[in-house]
Amino acid sequence: MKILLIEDDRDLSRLICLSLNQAGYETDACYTGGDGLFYAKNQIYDAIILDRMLPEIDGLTVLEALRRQGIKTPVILTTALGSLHDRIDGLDAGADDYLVKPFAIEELMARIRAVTRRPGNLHISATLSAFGLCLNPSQRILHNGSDSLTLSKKESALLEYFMKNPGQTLPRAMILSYVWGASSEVEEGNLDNYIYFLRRRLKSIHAPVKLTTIHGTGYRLEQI
Amino acid sequence: MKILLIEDDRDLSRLICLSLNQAGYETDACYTGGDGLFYAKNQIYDAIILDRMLPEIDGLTVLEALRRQGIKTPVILTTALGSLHDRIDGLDAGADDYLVKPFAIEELMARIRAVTRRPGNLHISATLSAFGLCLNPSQRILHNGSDSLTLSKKESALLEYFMKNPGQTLPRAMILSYVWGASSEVEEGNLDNYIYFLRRRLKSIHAPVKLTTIHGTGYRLEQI
DNA sequence: TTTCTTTTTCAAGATTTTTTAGAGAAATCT
DNA sequence: AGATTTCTCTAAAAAATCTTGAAAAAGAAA
Repeated sequence: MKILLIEDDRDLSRLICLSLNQAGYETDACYTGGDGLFYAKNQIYDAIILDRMLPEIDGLTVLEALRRQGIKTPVILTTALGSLHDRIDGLDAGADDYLVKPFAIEELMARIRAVTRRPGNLHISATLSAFGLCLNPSQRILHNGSDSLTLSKKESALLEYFMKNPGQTLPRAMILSYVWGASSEVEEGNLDNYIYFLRRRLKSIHAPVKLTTIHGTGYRLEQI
Repeated sequence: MKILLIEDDRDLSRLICLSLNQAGYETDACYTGGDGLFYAKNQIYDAIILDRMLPEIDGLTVLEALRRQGIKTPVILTTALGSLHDRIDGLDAGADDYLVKPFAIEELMARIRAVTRRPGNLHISATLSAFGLCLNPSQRILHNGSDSLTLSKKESALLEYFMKNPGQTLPRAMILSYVWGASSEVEEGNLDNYIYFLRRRLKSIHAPVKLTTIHGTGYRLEQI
């Protein structure tokens, strides 16, 4: 298990690191929002502990940037700000949990356990495959035995969700929240559009699958 | 989105229910651990709000029982006990979040949003079966060994009611209220229509069942 | 900057689902 | 039997939801 700690208070950081290591986690620590963003983008973590008040880029901005880029790693926000609206803002920005300083290290540990326990955070193996179709989400290359092509970010995220749940009916709201983020405000119709794009792509490489419309509910990836 | 609220303080329960409904969630409320466990096992929820101190069975026991049975619905534990070790115990028992009373309803709402946001909580395959027929109401897929097809929403809701009560005579009024809601104003004839649709569907996959008319009363699902 | 790609918005037309309506068949009642 | 009520099945209007394509906006690359 690997944790990213973004905390500018060096003493606190050292203390948390120690506890994490003792509990058997591998830990990367950094001290600024910029560094944190860099690490989070370039490595896979099981959880991120993010201080809200950071030099350079503030914690909430880091969080929003991560979520916008489709990085769904669980984030525990820590902060000295404890007002109700700070907490609500933090959670709505995409945090999984919110801990007000000063906190007990043990509680942080328990919350990390809770947050990493959740299903659906399984690390993406390099490539996803379903129905004889292969997708590499990080390079966004889709291939099918003979043919292959490169998808755009959104196309790839969308197909990724379908390939993680092959044969399942995925409700529109879930798809939207997976691809565009829970609190995004894109028009519903954008999804239909990307379904259309993806269908064209799939057809162009003669993929042996189809996206079936479940009228009034969502879509489903099926073998032809 | 459907939420289960297990809280024995009736006033608080009513208040939370109100807020949830206002926010567009469907809510089931119950007041004892036993009832809660029953609901949680027999229906699919997007999140459960669970009070820790309950009559009969205590909240933590309910939570542990659920997790032991493989039910992974996100649980937010609420409680008057705020000590560090209470919180840690709660999280380690399988709670996704822990909220100490008194809390602001808005914070509860934010935490519900946070907890239901994570995809991978797709509640899959709660299938109904009767007379060798299988229906997955959330995916609306009906199958019968070899053949299968996707039903429309109303068709599925109707068949769902029959399959939950196989062999029982269901009065027209009950069916109407189950499928269209108690206070709906659809024409009676609509039901006859959907019975016809459903019969056609069942025939098309050679389902080994029939919908028998109980003249002047209602219908009944029977094995052929 | 300009150019190209990706993402988003918009809207007309197509499709599916839901609802309403009604003629004839079947059952029930007097 | 005849009258009445209740159901089946067909048709078609109304409503909801999708598809397709085009074009604007935003972002990335040259």
